Amino acid sequence: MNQQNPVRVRFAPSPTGHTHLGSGRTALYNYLIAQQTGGKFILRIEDTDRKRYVPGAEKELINSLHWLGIDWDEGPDVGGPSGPYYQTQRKEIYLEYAHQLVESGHAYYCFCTPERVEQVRKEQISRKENTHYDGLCRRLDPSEAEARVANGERHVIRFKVPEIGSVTVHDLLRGDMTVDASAIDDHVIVRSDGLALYHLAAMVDDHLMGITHVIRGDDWISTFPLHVLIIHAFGWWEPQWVHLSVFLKPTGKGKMSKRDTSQAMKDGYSIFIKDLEELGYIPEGVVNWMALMGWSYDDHTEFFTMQDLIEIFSLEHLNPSPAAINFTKLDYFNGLHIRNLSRKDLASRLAPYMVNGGLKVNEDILYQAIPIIRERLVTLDDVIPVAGFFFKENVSPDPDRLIAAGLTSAESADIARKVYHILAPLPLMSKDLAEPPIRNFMAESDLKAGQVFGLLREAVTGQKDSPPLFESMEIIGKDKVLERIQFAINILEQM
RNA sequence: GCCCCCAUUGUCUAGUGGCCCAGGACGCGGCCCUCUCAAGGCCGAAACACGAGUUCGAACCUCGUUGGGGGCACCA
Repeated sequence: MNQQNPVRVRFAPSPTGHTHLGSGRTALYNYLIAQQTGGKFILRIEDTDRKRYVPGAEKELINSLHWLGIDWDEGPDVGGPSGPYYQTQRKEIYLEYAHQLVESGHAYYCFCTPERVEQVRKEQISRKENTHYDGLCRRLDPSEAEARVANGERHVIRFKVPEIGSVTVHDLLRGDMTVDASAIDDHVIVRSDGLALYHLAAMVDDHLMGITHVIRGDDWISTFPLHVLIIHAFGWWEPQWVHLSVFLKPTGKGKMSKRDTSQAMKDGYSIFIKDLEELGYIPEGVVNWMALMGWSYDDHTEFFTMQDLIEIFSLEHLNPSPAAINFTKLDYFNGLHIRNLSRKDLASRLAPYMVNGGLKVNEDILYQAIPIIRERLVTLDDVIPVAGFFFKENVSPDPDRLIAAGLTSAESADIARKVYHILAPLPLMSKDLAEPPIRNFMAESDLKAGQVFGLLREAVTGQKDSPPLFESMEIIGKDKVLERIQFAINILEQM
């Protein structure tokens, strides 16, 4: 069942590092459900942690999302009715709501120093108890606390979790979860510098921004009950909650570590969206692949465009268990989508990779070559090894591979000369004109296809493997083909 | 240590008590096609973590065990 009513959803990353697969997928699902229901997708920057702030991270995030084809209706760069969309610019709002909680008895000022809190924690650990704030300031007389605040004493604001009872939260994927209130800490919601923490800020923002569905990472599941308690303390309606599972390393054993990340890079893969583009992946392939990690449609359909996904995506088919990243499947989807691109589109996407690879782009040749190189490309930068010979002035064949199987260099030179004389008189180097006489020659001389074609391929492309020979020669053109064969003859004769 | 989440082939998954001695996909092996390499087609090996229950009947429900993951911050 797809969502019927327009949703208001949000993607709320913190600019603390590179944008990775997990974030991309969370953003994607939010975007899909918004598009599908005709709702709104909001981008909100959760930059309340200045210590971990990474300059440039936000820019990268926006680029990565756009590259994937994900756009938002409201956000820092596009504005919108419920801005600002940076949490650091909403400091006063959070403070106001925090004071509201203090007044209603749902929060309290705490004057404990970080050192004391740490000390309490150490003692609890040594006694093998749960670590939690011991509630010293919770028992303070409110008017006394107010006086100390008025006096300028350094303080934080803590949320007052009920002492008894339990809280039941509901996640769309996992159903009800019930937690003892005693297991929830009196979490700090406003720092001593006056800036709110995520737990307060996100709940306030989601409420103010009219968020109907919170689709976020599974790492929030442990503080989920706290969040619900905060919402209840305000007397607000809860949104629908969906906690997406995390991605595991390719073996399925554990999360991606720094080491796994650099190992992936060595293998030509990456968990960072920005790298994927450099590595020659196309957004269509990445999106298709990403969507299918943790979500499925039915028993037999796997090829999806963004438009397909908007139509068929549904929260109900999300999988709560963590998924291992399968890069070889990304290769598969990327190839699939490359083959799905139009000739012109593919050509224009290939060009920049050719330039990067040091090739001079000839648009005409590139366009002609597309049909025979298309199914040989897994990533866009494969164009260099697969089709580089089309664009080079001359190639450097491997002398050893020039020698036809089972023959001597002199015999091979002889074959090359004969082929040259067959091709030279041709009005043009087309497959239809060139192939039949070469095949005749092979039959008459009792040579195998592998022998002649292998030699020719090496001579003309300088490669062991290549797209179909005659089609390739047709694109290279008669002059260049003959030139390259002559060059090969020279090599063979000197051996 | 405590709390929470998760558990079908190597991996992504279908499966919501009989349709399942488990279906699809990637990867892997083989064959076909073929001038090489791909792409494509066909075939194959490969899984319900374990143990108790409930039931006429369990991959599916319950409990326990084990394994994996996340959290226990004035991080998000």
